[in-house]
Amino acid sequence: MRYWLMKSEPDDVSFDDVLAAPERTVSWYGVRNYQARNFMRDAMSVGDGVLFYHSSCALPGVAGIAEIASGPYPDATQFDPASHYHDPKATQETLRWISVDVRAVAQGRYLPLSEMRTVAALEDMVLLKKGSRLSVSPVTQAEWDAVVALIAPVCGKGA
DNA sequence: GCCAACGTTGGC
DNA sequence: GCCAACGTTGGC
Repeated sequence: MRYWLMKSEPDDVSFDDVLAAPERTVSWYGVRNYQARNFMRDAMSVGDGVLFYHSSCALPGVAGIAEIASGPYPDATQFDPASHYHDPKATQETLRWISVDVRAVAQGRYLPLSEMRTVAALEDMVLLKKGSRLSVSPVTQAEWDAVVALIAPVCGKGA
């Protein structure tokens, strides 16, 4: 059991979108960074906790608690010439990119990035490191506990 | 829109 | 394998 932070642009897929999806589950597509991919492919397990983070928006921050709901499988957008995420170098035999399913578990108050920066227990988070751009990053148990305490999720597990 | 930081590409 | 150029990320 591990914990992760995963970034999504809410204009693309917001936490509310995941809550509204069938089974509260979406496919996490479009990761095009090898380090992030390797976390998804090699280190994630079904049931791992996910901090669902909104990036590239007016108020970036943690929007909810989710969990990993599948093992890795090929990201179909890499083969789709019409997709923004098309990768001409990916073939069925030598695929580069993978997806996992992510299921929404609980929602508390919105925790803005600006507030996270003021919390001592979070000061070593990968997310907060200068220049960090990883869209999928590991979260420690202590960081997870601190975030869950701050947002006080109201339903499901997540704690 | 700006810009710092980072990752990837490709010539050599 | 080096490294300059380029593209992308993402907060502000």
